[in-house]
Amino acid sequence: MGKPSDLIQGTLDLLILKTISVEPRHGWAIAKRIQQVTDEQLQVTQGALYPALHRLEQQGWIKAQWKESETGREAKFYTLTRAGAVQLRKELEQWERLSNAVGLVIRLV
Amino acid sequence: MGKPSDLIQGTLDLLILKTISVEPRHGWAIAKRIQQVTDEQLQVTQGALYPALHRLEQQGWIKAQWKESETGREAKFYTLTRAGAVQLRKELEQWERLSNAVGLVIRLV
DNA sequence: CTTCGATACCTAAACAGTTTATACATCATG
DNA sequence: CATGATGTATAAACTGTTTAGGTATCGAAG
Repeated sequence: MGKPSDLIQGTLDLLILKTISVEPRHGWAIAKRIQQVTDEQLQVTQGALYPALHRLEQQGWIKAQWKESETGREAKFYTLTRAGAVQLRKELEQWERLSNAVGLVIRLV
Repeated sequence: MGKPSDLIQGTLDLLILKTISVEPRHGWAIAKRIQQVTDEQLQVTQGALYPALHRLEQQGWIKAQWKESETGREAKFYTLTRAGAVQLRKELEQWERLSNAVGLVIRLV
């Protein structure tokens, strides 16, 4: 029945960039953090997460590094690059612009 | 270069339903209205518009009827059905929920 | 009288980003 | 020694968009 629709298409990059802008995190932790902050309202599935991380890395917006995680295991920690910070600003601005526009339609039609 | 990204993926159905909930409109007018209300920030291309209208009609959320437009030509006017009104409420709620969740990530990470 | 821009409909191929399903490995707990 | 949590990853299918075409009518301009 219906689709829970866990994400708004195209916002995942923004969510990831923003999440690691605070401090480097590994993929699993990024997903957990997003779910936690949104009180489980956004679900980041692995099938969306990892391709997104690779995409962002290829664009040069994030950088990976294997390190020991909180639990003592090896995990890939991602850091925001300088270009990534620029991109984050762009995506934030774009999100504000477009989501406000949707709000306009909802309110004034 | 780059993508202006005229729409947030998945919001078009909501935008259409909301737009015709005020009064029946034809496809062309729906697109124009959305662009006008958002000060051209949302662009509804025809390649997205018409498939969306047909999708919504198939779902039984909107109903088409040929009538004379403001310019004196025949145009397909779409009306919201009762099921469409229910769907609109659902989509509005979902949008609020998910866009707020994105806001949470942006603000608190 | 013909061309051009606006109005109005439509579709199809390509593309992007999901979902869903699957796989694998380690570690802690029962 | 099985199960659940942690952690990474990929592939097929699906959805919805962009991009690029196509048709037709009308009014205005040249």
